[in-house]
Amino acid sequence: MSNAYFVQQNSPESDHAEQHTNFELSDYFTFNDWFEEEPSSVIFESVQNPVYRANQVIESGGTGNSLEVPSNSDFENGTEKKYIKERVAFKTKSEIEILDDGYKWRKYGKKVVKNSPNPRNYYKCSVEGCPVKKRVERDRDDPRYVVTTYEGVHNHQI
DNA sequence: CGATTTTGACCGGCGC
DNA sequence: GCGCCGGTCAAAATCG
Repeated sequence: MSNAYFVQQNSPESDHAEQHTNFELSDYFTFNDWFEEEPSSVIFESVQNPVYRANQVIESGGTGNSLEVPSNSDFENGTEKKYIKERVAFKTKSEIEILDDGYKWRKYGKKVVKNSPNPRNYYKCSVEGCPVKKRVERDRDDPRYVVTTYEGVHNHQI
């Protein structure tokens, strides 16, 4: 299974937001092999404050919230390690790639990857003990976009 | 002066 | 094995 692209237009926050969230999450968990394939991601395209929404998605996924969240006990036959982490990727139309999402990040790596002229940057949440990482890179064939991939669930508040 | 960035080294998985 | 590839480490530099 390859990537799925969700295009979010310039919709206002309010009533579209919830519907949109449900749509995101249900499709998000439709991918059975979502964790196994690379790139494993659901990509949202948004023009406004998408990173903040990304964190909302991750956190509601972690707390259940009427979703089928894959828990570790669901995958106990040797493959559980692949299911521990959660990933969400956002494709953002932005000139800037350092978007403030309310968390503090420490950069720990940079890599140029094959098939892309643009480097990929690696960040880790700087809160002690928090396992969340993210990577930020420009879209390969549409440099107006920035792809931000979150991995893990924050174990603390903002 | 502590925290963060930079950047090449290092490392592990995988295909050949 | 070996080398490529993506991810991480860590020491030095830089920042605030």
